[in-house]
Amino acid sequence: MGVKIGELIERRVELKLSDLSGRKIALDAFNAMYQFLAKVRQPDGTPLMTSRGEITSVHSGMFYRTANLLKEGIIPIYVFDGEKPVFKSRAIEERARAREEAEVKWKEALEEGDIEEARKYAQAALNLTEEMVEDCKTILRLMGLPVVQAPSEGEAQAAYMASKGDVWAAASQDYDSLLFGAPRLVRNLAITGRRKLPGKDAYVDVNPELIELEDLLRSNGITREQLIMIGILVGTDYNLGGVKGIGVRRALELVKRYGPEDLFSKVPWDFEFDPLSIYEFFLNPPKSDNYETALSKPRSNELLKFMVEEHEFSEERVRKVILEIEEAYRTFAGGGLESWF
DNA sequence: CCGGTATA
DNA sequence: TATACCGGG
Repeated sequence: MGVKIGELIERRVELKLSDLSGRKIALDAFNAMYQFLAKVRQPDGTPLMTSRGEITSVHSGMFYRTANLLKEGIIPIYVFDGEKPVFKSRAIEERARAREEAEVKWKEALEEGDIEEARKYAQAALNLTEEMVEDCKTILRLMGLPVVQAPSEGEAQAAYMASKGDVWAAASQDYDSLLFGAPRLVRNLAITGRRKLPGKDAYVDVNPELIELEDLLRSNGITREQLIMIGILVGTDYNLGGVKGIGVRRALELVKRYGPEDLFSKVPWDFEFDPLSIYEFFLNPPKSDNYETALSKPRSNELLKFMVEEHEFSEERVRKVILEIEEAYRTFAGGGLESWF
């Protein structure tokens, strides 16, 4: 979901994947995994599964996309969520309830034979399991990539790594990393440039885009502190829906007139957690300096075994992708691209 | 989502 | 060469 500040962004620099070649990018791993779980499905919403009924949509997305990024010379550094912040509990409960409802409606739509409806609810019923998360970490390690464990929110950790310059940018579909202080955010970091419009039977071209924090702040005449306040007014993962009756327009005026204490005391607040503590969290979230961004080597045989024997991927396809991964390591790791190491 | 093949 | 369509697990 994420913070709803999209309207504030005037400049979105369209990128080609090759523009990112040779760069390290910190990816919000949970964001990516949820996307795979939602999108890697049959038309009626049934996910990819092994013969034992274990969902493999996430494995498929993680494996093929990551290989593609490597092929482009991009070094993906996946950052995994750690402990959930206490004030996320309400949002987590609400989403769990929404998922259960969606699951029921999915089954109903399937029985009625309404494929479009079924898919819609199937995508809302997704449930990322601990096992899927661990499997993704395994796939990445076997590809020779580092796995970064955030103490709390992955986006916060990714933003921190970008602000230190250990990676060039943070990548996510959500805008939260900007509030967490990422100087650069890359959205739509994927290969396929076409995306189905929800509901309609139409497609649009979607390319990777770059959003620069400095740009966003300057064009709106605000500081990061004020951006965080706007986020809290219009709604974040910690206060879904935001303050009633306040959209980005009014929020922008308000933050230019009041500091955080004044602002939050004037505004009707019906969430259980104090807005100031949410503000402090965005400003200075838990983060770790104890992480690795260096590549090791792909462990091709183990990777092949893991994908084919444990998750029933086609041996022919996996072998082909692994050859491409090895070639990427040879090409870029030896080819004078500093940032690979 | 991604890969591969059909189609033109 | 570009786009449509389908199967993957």
